[in-house]
Amino acid sequence: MPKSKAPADVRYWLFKSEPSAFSIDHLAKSPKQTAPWDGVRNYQARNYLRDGVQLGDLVCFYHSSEPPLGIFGTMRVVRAAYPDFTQFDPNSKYYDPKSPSDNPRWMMVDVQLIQKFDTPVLRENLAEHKVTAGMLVMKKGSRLSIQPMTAAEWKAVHQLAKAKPLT
DNA sequence: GCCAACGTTGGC
DNA sequence: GCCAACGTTGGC
Repeated sequence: MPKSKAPADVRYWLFKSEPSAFSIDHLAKSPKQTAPWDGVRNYQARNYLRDGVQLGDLVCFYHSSEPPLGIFGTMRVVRAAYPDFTQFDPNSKYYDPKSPSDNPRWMMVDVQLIQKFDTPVLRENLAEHKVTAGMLVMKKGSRLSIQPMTAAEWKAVHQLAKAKPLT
């Protein structure tokens, strides 16, 4: 039996973050290169976190809003969905006073860095490649911060990054 | 900085 | 339940 999950069982995601708020370097400097993915405040993204994202799933780290835009590396889900504690913290910018403490509205997962790409896959690179050009993140007006992606897209991203898909 | 695309809110 | 108004996201 292989130690790692069979590829067919692994799901692939793309998580977006504005690097000024949380970048791949923030993750790399975190203890055990692991951090909670907090601050998701969109119901569809929340539903993906709660119902879709599983322990061991593989994730592309996408930097949004501030150039250079693109996928800067990969990470793994090391803890499945649990309540996002920032929703109950009045000092957090993610504080949500309407979220019931006995039925938390917002969830998060923990992620661990797998690799930071030596060659980041910039948005323009994604646009040039047949497979990655069709990714959800490339769609105009796509705001979803937690997005599913396919195994083919995962593979293509690694080709563009000239990196091996480590797991 | 602009603005199109979205998502949410709230009056009705 | 509809939909206009508003606020936010995010590429350019």
